[in-house]
Amino acid sequence: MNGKIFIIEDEPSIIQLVQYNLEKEGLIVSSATNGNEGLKELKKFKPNLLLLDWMLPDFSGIEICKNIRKDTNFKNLPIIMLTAKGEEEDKIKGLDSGVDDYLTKPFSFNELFARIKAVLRRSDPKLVSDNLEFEDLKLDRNEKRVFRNEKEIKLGPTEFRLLEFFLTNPKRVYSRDQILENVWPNNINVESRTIDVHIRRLRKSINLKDQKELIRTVRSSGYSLI
Amino acid sequence: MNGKIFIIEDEPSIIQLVQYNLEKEGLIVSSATNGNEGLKELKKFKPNLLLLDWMLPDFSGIEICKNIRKDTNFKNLPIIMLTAKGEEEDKIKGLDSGVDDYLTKPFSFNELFARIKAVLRRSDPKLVSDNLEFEDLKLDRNEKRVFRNEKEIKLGPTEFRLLEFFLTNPKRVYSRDQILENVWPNNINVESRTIDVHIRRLRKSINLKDQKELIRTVRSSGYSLI
DNA sequence: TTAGTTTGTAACATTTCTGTAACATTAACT
DNA sequence: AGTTAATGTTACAGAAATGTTACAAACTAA
Repeated sequence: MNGKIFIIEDEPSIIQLVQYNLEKEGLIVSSATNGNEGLKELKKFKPNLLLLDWMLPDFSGIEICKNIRKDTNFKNLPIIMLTAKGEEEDKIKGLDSGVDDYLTKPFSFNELFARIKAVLRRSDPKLVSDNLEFEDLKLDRNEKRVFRNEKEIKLGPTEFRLLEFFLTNPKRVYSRDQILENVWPNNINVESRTIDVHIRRLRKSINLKDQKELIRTVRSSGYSLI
Repeated sequence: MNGKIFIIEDEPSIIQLVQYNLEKEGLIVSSATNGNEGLKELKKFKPNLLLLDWMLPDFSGIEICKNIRKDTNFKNLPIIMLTAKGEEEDKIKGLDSGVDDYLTKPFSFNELFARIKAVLRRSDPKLVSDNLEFEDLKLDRNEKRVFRNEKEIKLGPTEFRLLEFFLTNPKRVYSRDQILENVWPNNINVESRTIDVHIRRLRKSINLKDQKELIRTVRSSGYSLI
């Protein structure tokens, strides 16, 4: 998982627990314990998602929510509202005010994480890194497997990383320099032509007989998925 | 999971989160927010395990701990101490005072749950009934036995822990570092190649003649069950 | 203690991967 | 068409990762 998450919540222990667990998942987390501070920090931090407590010392979550939506920069910022038990009837109001999802306290981290993933997947699919998919290609990062049309394809380590890299942003054209930086271990120097050879190998592996070519060559620019 | 768990902790939100998650796992949970109340309730509730905060409003966890040990009924009550960050040096004292394990805040619920299971497994194995299965493999944690196709397989201690670890998340690829961290006792340093040898031993043990290979090697990444 | 396990490591064997060079082909441009 | 630069393709030697075996030290149970 990638991305930045901002939390506005007045209970420090909740922040602590959530932050700890989210960071373990590779996310960047920042927080505030009241609405005023929160709105200020938000602009600096530029998160990909906001966790917002319903009841704050200064403002209610719904007020903050409306406030945020006024700012064009955050018009589409996904928000998950945290509500305490017994505020059930307010849920609808919450959703009306432009919240993407809500969660009732107490919640387990797994529940929260699942919601975050779901919301982020909608708003910014790149960030959710579980499995990568494109057309009939599927790449499972946990199991380190690749499938084309449900059929498993065996790839060498570099081929795997290469495909993984392309899949984070399919269709986008990457220069050889960019590929080098992102796919090869740091500070390793290889000839630029080496990439061509690996592309060739990857092509050979993923293009089973008479299937559509998946890697496009953009002459003098680089390669991309297509 | 069965059994009763008592929590003495002054932070209500922590109690709430822990209690919620433990109950989801089938445990019976009760709690107190200070030492006095806690000691009283304890006697009525008769838990199988106690979660004890290090810093309480009235007593320190260590005082409570000593107090409990005086009572013959609770002489052997397993205790897991919850300490805040930066109280590292106190850990030893904590263990001396008859605590079975400790956990530093903030912690993830999964960490806590793993500790609870580990401690309960020692003190009262009946309560922990989690056996692991995958394909035709069965691993009995209580009796420390492993079966393939109903036929028992004898494993050495490290082989057992290794297999146990893989079974918690079969199919997932684990790096040698992850394996090291999770299978070897803390702070023990062994060569990374040592893992390969243990994998080999495990393979030899669980792959009875001409049975399907169960451990997959993922070059440059690690191993997984398959 | 003693005999039998278990463990970590080193050493060697085997497999798989990687980078490069050399040559072939294609695309772009005049 | 001819020229040039970029990319495709192939083969191969060395590198790197993993498999395998043996052994001495540490540990256990009797």
